[in-house]
Amino acid sequence: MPPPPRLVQDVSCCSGKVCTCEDCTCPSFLSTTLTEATATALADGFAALADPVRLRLVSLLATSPDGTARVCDLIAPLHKSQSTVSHHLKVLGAAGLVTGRRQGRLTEYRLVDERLAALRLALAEEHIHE
Amino acid sequence: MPPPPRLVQDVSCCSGKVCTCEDCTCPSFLSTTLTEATATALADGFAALADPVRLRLVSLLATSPDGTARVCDLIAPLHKSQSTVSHHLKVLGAAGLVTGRRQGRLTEYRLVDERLAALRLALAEEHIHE
DNA sequence: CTAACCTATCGACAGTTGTCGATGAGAGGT
DNA sequence: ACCTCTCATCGACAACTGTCGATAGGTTAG
Repeated sequence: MPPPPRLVQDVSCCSGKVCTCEDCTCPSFLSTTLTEATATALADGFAALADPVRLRLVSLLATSPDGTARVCDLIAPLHKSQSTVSHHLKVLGAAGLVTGRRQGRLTEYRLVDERLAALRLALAEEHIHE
Repeated sequence: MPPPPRLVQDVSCCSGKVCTCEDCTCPSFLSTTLTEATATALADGFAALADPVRLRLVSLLATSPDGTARVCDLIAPLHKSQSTVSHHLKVLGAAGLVTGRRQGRLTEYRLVDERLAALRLALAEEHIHE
């Protein structure tokens, strides 16, 4: 005899958001089940953090005195080639976690705090709207 | 003329922890730079969340009435094969995010809240020790 | 014991990713 | 103009990952 099926909600028709306010970008997936689309968007964010080098990149940016850093200053601490560092910054940029601004022949990168906060909020059990 | 090098700390000799208490498992990498080892450990956690299917798995577990779910109940909502669901649960388990307990011929999975909280804390700007 | 059932593992395969050296593209200094 | 410096992109390659069907391992019902 097969076991009685349990009620696990099908998420295909769920908004995936806790807040219903129109521009809420920080759904907590711990209190409401996720849409496939929302899950993919969130997964992209976590994927950007799923690499030690990128994590240390974020860390270096966060602890930099003025919150910025240039590519040439990040190569030595990371012990990676210039093209690799550039690549990781591009990945972080595509995920919206950093932005780069050309300053002469240098490029200054800076963290996007809101994006990081959004990912943190997604991991929060209770959704607290800021 | 090369630009004056900026002080970006080398992290190779840093503990990577904000708290110095011995069993602190929740370093925030936004206030202290990460060791390579700590970065790798954290990256493994985020890698487990870097997939839409696993994110929805976590979501389903979190929103389940009693906090648990069995594999057979997760197949339909995820629209994935049984082996795929099993695989993802294994990945989440390896990352310490879920635990499975054999109940007869079924296996009941449950979230590990502390692990999820640790990842969230790592994303916090200020490390608040609980 | 046997059949039905649930879950884990295996093998395979396509797709993605991290890494590097080489090259290209701008921007300044001389 | 030319050279130098910084950064982005390209091409290549090995390693990893998500997915499935098939199979194996346990467990319960009859």
